[in-house]
Amino acid sequence: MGSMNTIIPCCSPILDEPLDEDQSNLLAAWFGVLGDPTRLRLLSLIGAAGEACAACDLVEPLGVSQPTVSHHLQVLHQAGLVKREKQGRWVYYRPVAERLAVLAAALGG
Amino acid sequence: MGSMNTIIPCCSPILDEPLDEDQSNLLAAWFGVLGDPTRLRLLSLIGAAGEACAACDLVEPLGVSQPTVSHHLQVLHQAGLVKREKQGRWVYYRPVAERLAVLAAALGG
DNA sequence: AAAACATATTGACATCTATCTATGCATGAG
DNA sequence: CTCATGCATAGATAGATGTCAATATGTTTT
Repeated sequence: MGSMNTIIPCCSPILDEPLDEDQSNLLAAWFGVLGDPTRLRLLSLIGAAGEACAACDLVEPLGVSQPTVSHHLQVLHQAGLVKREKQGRWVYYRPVAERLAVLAAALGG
Repeated sequence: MGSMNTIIPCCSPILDEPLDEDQSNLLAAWFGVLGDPTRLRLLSLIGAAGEACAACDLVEPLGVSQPTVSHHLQVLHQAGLVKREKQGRWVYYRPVAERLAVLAAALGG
């Protein structure tokens, strides 16, 4: 997901004009990341908390294994939907609201 | 996808408060539908045209087979993202902007 | 009735994905 | 230094998904 780390508006609203192939690939990749319940809950937990550390705050409420949480956080991070900051033994995650705003804009929001 | 046909706001913005399991399942199903490039282009073509018929307008520009288009239109329809209207031999599709608005709202847009 | 056409369905197949267990790699505590 | 701990990686596996060719269904036209 190479260039997903610079926050730029991607596309005009989906319903306004036809997406070209690149745009649809990019958008679909982002929406695909949101297309998993566990990932959505994860993102939502991080967002509501403002900041969350992986095992401390996220493993137990989701009821999935630690590697699974780690994997989903990776996916969210590579999509630019969360920021990570390593502090000693822990890794803290924060939401990237601008990225969600780009997607909301593509949906006409 | 049972109750996806009544347009109601689903959830408060993802980042505002933790999603429960039902909400995350519902939202993930919708985002999952958007998580495919072909489907996004399809939706975008329908939206830009205002109205489109399946084979007439949608098969050729996508470069995929007719059954594939038919399948994706089915998925979009079941998710409540497009409306269909059969007119004789053709089936016309229209976007359902309200559904997209619900998703945009969930993203904080 | 027959042929042509738009769309849907079926069945098959390759690929992707979510998940787990087991293990590795750091980092902080004693 | 050694041990416990937080997190990541590797490998395996079951299930979902996108796609196509072939075929069926239904509708209009001739």
